[in-house]
Amino acid sequence: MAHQAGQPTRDRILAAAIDVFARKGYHAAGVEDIVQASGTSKGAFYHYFPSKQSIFLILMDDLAALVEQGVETAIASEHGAMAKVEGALRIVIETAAEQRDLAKILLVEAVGLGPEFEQKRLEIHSRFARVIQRHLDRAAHEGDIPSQDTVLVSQAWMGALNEVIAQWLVSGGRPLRERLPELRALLLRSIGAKTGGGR
Amino acid sequence: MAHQAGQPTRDRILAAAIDVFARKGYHAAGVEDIVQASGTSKGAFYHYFPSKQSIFLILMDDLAALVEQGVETAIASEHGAMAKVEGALRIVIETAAEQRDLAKILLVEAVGLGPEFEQKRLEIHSRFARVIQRHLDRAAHEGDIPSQDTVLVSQAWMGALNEVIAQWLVSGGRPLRERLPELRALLLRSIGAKTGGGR
DNA sequence: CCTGACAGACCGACGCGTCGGTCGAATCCC
DNA sequence: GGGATTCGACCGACGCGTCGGTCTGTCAGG
Repeated sequence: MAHQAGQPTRDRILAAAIDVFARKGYHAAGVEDIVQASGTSKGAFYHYFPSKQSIFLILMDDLAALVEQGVETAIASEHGAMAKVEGALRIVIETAAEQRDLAKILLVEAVGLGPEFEQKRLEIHSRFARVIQRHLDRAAHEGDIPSQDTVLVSQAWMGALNEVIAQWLVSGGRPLRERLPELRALLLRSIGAKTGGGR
Repeated sequence: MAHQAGQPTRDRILAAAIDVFARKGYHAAGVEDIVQASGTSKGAFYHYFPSKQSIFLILMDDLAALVEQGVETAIASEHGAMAKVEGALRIVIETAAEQRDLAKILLVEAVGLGPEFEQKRLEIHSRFARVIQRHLDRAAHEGDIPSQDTVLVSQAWMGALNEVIAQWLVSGGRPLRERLPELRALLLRSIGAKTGGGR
């Protein structure tokens, strides 16, 4: 048998890497761990990826793109800048809740790994921040919120989201979704949006 | 000569460790680096500290205590819950700006290092969060802000602060202090405080 | 002379990456 | 058609650098 579960080897390695990195973190995870988890071999690993570092970078890109895509499609079906902002918020929370591994890697394990990784992390962060920023600017233009430093706002929002999600990842606690309404209210208040009575 | 610069060896090692960890991060920093930077030896290092891990943990504790103490004294001289909150905010920002190494270690390098470190990090985070929370609760009780989930708020605030500071640490940009007013406005708005015209 | 602070050579484990090898499938030659 | 040959995906034992930690030695001071 060439492949198990019909998945090509490369994908199996990638999937295993997500699991292992999420569980043990970048440094504690050995290539050997990934190899074992994927049921392949060291040879296969280095056949598809030039290094441990590169597979992690690829993973960060892929996972970020996945979330980004989810956000974009969710946003597309909403009308009005503020509605789009709220939609994006919802998707981010939901995605994090459903795919903890993904969130763990992007928000926790990818931090403080040195310049190469930090660069990628900042790149991803600013991609997201720019989406938020764009719609905030639009909302300001439409008069839904006062005009303000949207760069700072998107940074602060990313940080707040990050922390709440990370805390939930580590300590567990109530389902993340239940915190959405209050978190949303908090964030919207922070930009001076008239909280539209909820629902 | 027993000591250089009059500082006892243990302190020299500690100081060097701060510098090295801040520059290279936990994993990239070798014990050898710290030894060299401190002008001491491996023997001295292991004479005072049982392991690399332990010195990092000690550092986290010390640095956190330093900030905490600064916050507490600053808070003591303010009257009224909201004033105390604003004071704490100011001190945190100023301390981060003045001691980048400290901030880098606490906010960036200490993330994702495994369970032992994560535990310490959470402990520190919740120490700070509890200070914020306590005064927010008091402010709510005094009627300055509506009552709300202050646990969530303090988490979100920590995250927002963290991100803004971390971003500044890495990418530089305008002095951190200049961002205080807007950041403060943002955070206060988020809890529904009437922004009291500042200063 | 003894203790404890310190020096620095050394050790051993660990983990990334390599490299010669296997094996099945596709292609070629008769 | 079928044996020979090529090719690339894949295997896994090993090499070798790195790095935390140890251990013996030295020396100053009491």
